[in-house]
Amino acid sequence: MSSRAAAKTKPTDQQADRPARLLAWYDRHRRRLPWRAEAGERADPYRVWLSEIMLQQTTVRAVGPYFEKFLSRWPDVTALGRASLDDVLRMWAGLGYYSRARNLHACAVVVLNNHDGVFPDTEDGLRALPGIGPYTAAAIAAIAFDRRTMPVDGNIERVVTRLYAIEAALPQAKPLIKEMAATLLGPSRAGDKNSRAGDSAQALMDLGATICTPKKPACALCPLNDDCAGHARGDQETFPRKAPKKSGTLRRGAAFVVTRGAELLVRSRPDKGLLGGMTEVPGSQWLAGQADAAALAEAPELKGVTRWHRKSGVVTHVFTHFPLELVVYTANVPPRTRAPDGMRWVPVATLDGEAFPNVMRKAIAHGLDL
DNA sequence: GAGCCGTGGAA
DNA sequence: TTTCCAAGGCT
Repeated sequence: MSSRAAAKTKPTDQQADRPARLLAWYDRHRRRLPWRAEAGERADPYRVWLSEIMLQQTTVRAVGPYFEKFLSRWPDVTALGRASLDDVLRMWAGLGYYSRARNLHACAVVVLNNHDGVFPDTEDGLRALPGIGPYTAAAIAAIAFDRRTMPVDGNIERVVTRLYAIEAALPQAKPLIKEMAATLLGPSRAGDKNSRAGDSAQALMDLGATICTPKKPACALCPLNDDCAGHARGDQETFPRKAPKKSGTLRRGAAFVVTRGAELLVRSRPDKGLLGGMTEVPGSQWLAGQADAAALAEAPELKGVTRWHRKSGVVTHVFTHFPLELVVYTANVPPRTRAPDGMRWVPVATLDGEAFPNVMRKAIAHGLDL
């Protein structure tokens, strides 16, 4: 009898077997990652938390060096809780989604001050912390504390919607996906714990990252291929279904790269919103439908600046919800020229250590011909 | 619920 | 070149 026929006659057995097949696959093919414990060992909650925050909407490759830098400088949550937000933002610069860095620091402070430096070991307790939403709470609870819960990230959404050929589109399908994902947890043993829930979750993530990929999934290598509804239909790549998204309107603005010898004029952005708390060079507003030259009216007022030099070309950058074009104006002012209110001079030699988002690094490089 | 919030790599 | 998207959370 073929496995296909078996699946038809005994679908219940086939599905009941999935958690075990998934874990067997994981034991053979799991990825070795810096924040992961060795097989059978309990993971360090601090490392799990730090990695989960960094991995939100960010690739494993991009996170690697940042994770090592943070762990080396702040080995535990107590050390991180005692660090300054500015130091954390500087260390985070370049990784994107900067509210994560602010919430990371805020979370460490709460754990240090309100939880004696020990992470809560329940999903609800974790969920209450800054920067920890439904996914991250479930992931930490399962991976670090072996709570029997299945986090649902982009990988698991993809695997599950293919496995069950779920037609409903995201984000409406999330509750259904969560429900179906939980069927891939192994049976509970000893109540809430010792179910290998963390391994089940990481198995699904690894499967999504290495086999059940967004494009051209390697179904032949998948431990669940013989009862995957998407694979049986042949349209597995079309899952998950999602509503089309709209691209933003182009915005334009100006950046002012002002040097005083070997120093650069900078300021800090407001704490919240786009690039919140990060460092920038002075600039105009970024507006849709604005002509390049109009932004010059918003140049900082500096004694000694008789005229601005407009660099040829534009700096382009694409944010999640809009593309941006910046024109760059430069000026060099005499020694001891005062920085305008709210601005400061920093040595060009130490720019790498500043909390510049990438768009600012581009603008500065353009202005300084780096 | 839908919009906001970065960056870099792959196709 | 353009598009997609990668271990989401906040408002």
